[in-house]
Amino acid sequence: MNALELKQLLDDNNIKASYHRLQILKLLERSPDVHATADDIYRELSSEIPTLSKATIYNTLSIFVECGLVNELSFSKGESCYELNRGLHGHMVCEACGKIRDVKYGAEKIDEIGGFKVKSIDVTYRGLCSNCR
Amino acid sequence: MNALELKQLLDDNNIKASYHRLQILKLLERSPDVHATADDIYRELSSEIPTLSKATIYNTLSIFVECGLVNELSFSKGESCYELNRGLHGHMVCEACGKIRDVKYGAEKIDEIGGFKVKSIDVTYRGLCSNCR
DNA sequence: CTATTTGCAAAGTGTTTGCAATGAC
DNA sequence: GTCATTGCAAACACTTTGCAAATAG
Repeated sequence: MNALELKQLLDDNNIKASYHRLQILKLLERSPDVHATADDIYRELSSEIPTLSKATIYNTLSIFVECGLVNELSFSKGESCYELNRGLHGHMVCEACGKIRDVKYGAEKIDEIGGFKVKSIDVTYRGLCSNCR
Repeated sequence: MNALELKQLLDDNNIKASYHRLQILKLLERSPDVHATADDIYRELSSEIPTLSKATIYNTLSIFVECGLVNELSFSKGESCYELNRGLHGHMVCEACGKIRDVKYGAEKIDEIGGFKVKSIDVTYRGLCSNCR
């Protein structure tokens, strides 16, 4: 996605497209397998934007999450990961190296479970990746 | 489960059965739908054990998690929940009231996904419970 | 007596908040 | 000039750590 398309994506979600927001979005959009923490984003972008502050990153991410553009994932108690919302899929988390990969998820659409209205489903597989096992 | 059975459970896992540990285990065992935070445990038990410290709770929980007796769940970025390990099941988390309920999980045994060795599966449904919808 | 468990307080880590400075239009 | 965005530092919440006191066997 080029810069104009990224801007369009923000416009479509009624988010004013500032430089910082575009850079953060671009980073998350770069590959389907980006699952970045706030600190990852900070370290990656602060070479280019030396004045970048963590507060801005958290603020931006919560705006993106709020409108459904980005998913927030809590795999471990410490910190959250963020990924561009690309529809229903699961995650494999390697317990050894921490690497996270997307997994296609056999799309059983579930709307309701005994009166509970299902809005989203997270499936997480924990184990060992092919490198670590 | 009575006190003796709870002690046996700790013995079986080579954990010395101190009073504090038994009380924490008892609380988690009380009902299948206990998903307690460290703070929940602290508030519930400190009336009975006024000197109880959070450090002891965290220490005890990590011993239980370590040996597989208890599962640690990170639904939200803030804090973890703990539940007695009762085998494969999913969770429904109500986005309005925060209530967590167990969900039977159609037991597709998955051992491996493209080279990734699967050791555990977490399935979380987020949405609205019957009270809140 | 020895080894383990516990409690306290301090430190650590990730996140949020308040507010002034900056920047866009 | 007005309004939204940003950066800083302080505040926060949850968890972990170090160490001495208490306890168990």
